[in-house]
Amino acid sequence: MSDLNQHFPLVVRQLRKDRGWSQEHLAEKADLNRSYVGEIERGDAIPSLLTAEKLAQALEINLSTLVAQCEQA
Amino acid sequence: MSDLNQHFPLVVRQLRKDRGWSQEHLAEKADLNRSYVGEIERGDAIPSLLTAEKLAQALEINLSTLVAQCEQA
DNA sequence: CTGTGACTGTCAGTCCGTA
DNA sequence: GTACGGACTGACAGTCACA
Repeated sequence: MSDLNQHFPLVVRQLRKDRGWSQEHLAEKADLNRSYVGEIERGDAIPSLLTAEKLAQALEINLSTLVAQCEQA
Repeated sequence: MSDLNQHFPLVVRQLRKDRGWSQEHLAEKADLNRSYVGEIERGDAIPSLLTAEKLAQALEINLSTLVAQCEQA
């Protein structure tokens, strides 16, 4: 079982870095708190499906694409 | 887009029905509470990413596949 | 008698404001 | 970028009602 929860933080951080964004910029685009984005990227917090979708939208990809990247990581 | 949360309950219920399972049987396979599965299918509860993955595993599909179905619904 | 909806109360964890 | 404290909610156990 590819542990999605382990990969999710890493993939989010990776995609954010690819775009050259700060946590703050991502947080603003996702309509989330900037400290919470930090917790997610560190794996300290597991987001709800709603929050995960906000992050995907902010990263300008489908949530299914984001999840798929976690699965094949 | 924004209505993944609207489709998610319906897709889960659909897939469960396709397999001819009761909420209780799905709950057992997903290691979740029966009444909570009911709440999710009614849209009364929004699952976390972890819970969504448990449901996907119980339904014997990838979470990315499950999410993709919600997006194209 | 099985499957589901609905409503409590409880607790861990998410989420945010502030530093 | 992280750390901390409080508010909010995901998740569960238990129960009753309805088909």
